[in-house]
Amino acid sequence: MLDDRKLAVLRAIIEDYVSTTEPVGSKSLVDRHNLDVSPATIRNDMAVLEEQGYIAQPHTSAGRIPTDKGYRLFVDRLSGVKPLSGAERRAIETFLAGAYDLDDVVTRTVRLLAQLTRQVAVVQYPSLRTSSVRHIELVPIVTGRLLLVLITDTGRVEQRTVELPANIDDDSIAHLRAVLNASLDGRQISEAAAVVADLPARIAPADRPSAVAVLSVLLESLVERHEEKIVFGGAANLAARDFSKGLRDVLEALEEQVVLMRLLGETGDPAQLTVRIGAENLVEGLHDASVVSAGYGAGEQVLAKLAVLGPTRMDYPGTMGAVRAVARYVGQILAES
Amino acid sequence: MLDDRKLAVLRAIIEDYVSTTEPVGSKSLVDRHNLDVSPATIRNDMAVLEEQGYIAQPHTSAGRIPTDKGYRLFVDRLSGVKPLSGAERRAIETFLAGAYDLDDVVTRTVRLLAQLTRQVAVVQYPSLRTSSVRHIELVPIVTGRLLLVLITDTGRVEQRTVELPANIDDDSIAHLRAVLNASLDGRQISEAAAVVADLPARIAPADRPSAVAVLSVLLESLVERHEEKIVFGGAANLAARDFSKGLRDVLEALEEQVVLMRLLGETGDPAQLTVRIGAENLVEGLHDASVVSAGYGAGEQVLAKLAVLGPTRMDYPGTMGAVRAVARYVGQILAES
DNA sequence: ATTGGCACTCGAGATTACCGAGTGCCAGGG
DNA sequence: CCCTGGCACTCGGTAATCTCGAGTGCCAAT
Repeated sequence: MLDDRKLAVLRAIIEDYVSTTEPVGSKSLVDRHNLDVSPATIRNDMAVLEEQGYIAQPHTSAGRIPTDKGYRLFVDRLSGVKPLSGAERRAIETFLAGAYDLDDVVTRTVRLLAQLTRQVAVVQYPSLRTSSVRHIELVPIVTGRLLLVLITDTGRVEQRTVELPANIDDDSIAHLRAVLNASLDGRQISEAAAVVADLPARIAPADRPSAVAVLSVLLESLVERHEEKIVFGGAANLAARDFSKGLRDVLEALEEQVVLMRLLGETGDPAQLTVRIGAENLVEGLHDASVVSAGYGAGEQVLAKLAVLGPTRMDYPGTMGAVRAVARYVGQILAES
Repeated sequence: MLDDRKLAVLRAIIEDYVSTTEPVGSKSLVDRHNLDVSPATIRNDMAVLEEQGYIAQPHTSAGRIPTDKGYRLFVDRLSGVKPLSGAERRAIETFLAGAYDLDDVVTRTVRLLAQLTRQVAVVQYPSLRTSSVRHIELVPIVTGRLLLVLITDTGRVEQRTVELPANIDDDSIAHLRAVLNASLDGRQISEAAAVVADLPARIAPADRPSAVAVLSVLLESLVERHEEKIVFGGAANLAARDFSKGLRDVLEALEEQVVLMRLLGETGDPAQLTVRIGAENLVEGLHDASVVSAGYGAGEQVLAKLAVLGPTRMDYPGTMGAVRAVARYVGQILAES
């Protein structure tokens, strides 16, 4: 159906269009790439490619631009992942190695990705599910309110205030703390719910409501809210490469946590480098955008995802290379710390 | 020098220009505001205002637009702070009251301000200086690395990993923890440095380097880095009201922490509502922008600043009202929690 | 299947013309 | 002395028109 030359033509069109932003015609194609045929031949090929929906003409007498379908074919079959240069890899390493804490790692990752790809970067905070509990601290703040602090073996600290349904004296708090630590210390957070189910029974009846409150915060709020935390950066890059009119919409979308969640959620196998092109993105207002995403984590486990968002006309091989490399390095950093 | 009517004319010009974005001429001024004089008279007034530098003509045969100096006069003498509507106040209150923790408070504040003013909001994390130490926790993570957790009386939790220069056994860690807590519990963080100066002397010589490492992280890194943390939101609002060409620059500036620091740092008396107009902003690339900022904190103390950034052509009274109101409410929330 | 030739299309950019809001200035009137 | 109506002038923005050339599709020839 599509012989080698037609595929080569498609690739050439995409490469030229990505680098020039302008519809590409048969003549210039022949010049720039050394296809050993005449423009007329290319025109015939183009006609076929257009008929099959891989490219399109903005206007009757203009060159061709790739369609979403064309990019899809390109990504799936015509291009690989472009490895980063040594200099880039070293830059990533040193930049990420200097991070102080988790917040800092995430912040730096966002910047790094944005800078590397000159596009918008999106990074989700790593899940706590697979961490283990190292220590739980309960600190009374004012009457009826406790501060719950969870320290994990990966050196992460999460805190939340708990509104208590009933007053509870310091001794009871100490008891609750002791029981919590005894039960949970060393356990994976993902198994915490099961382990802790019978815990209220081991607490004095009067304090049970408070214990339940603490537990619910610990289980739901703490672990889950964390995964919802997603940051982005590189918005300035949007302004440069003009998202024609959509800029406003894109920025708005990016500022909605929910949208970011969906954006990362939609991607398929998290262990894999995933590319969603144009309308494949179900998020409203991002139909002109492509998203290259990957999971990252310490070791094998995927703890969260990160992505780069740009116009459908983006340098896919390069972006994919950057995303993959950054995901790996972040994983390393997390595994070490 | 400038009689009442000329001031009224300036005010009218600013109001019209802010709402229409178009140079305003003598005729339309007379129509829209019921000045009981003829356009010719207004023209004379305008000529004077222009000579004095309060307004300018983009082109010879166009209306007038306010200059930075004009806005300055307007803010200083012609306008007050517009109080928010009851509905707005209630919205602020309920929105902020739902916050889970400090991160959440800050995030919500940014959104709130951005939404309220339809501009870009900038919020600095509150300083820890005036908080007191409630508890210090040291958690070994891997050999040679400790996690330092600081819990304050305001229910804030800060953590950081510490690289240890020498190995240290668990007993020594426990000792160090005990000494730290004994010395610092209940003390203000700002006085921590003094209190803790002689502390290494009370530690076994072999462990002193480690103790020093922990202390330096506690004092410098922990407290100070926190103040550097500044977030912004509402970038989408930039795209709507077009910052003519500067959009790119503005976005770039906003993504630089350093720039944000300067932006907030420049403002004068932190307890006061401050307005910096156009070129008064020393930050490169923000010469077309105005910044309305205020300090906020729990009770009297100013813990940090927040600001709104928009085009010089902004609704000053409204923006100032929003900034003041939000600063107050955030202060309340922080005082309560 | 490929190629050179050719007539045709049509958007982008330049050129021109026009319109009207806005100005400055001046002479007359309260 | 300040205000006003009148008047000639300016000039940016919009619309209308023109030109140019890259690009196309088709066809006959190789």
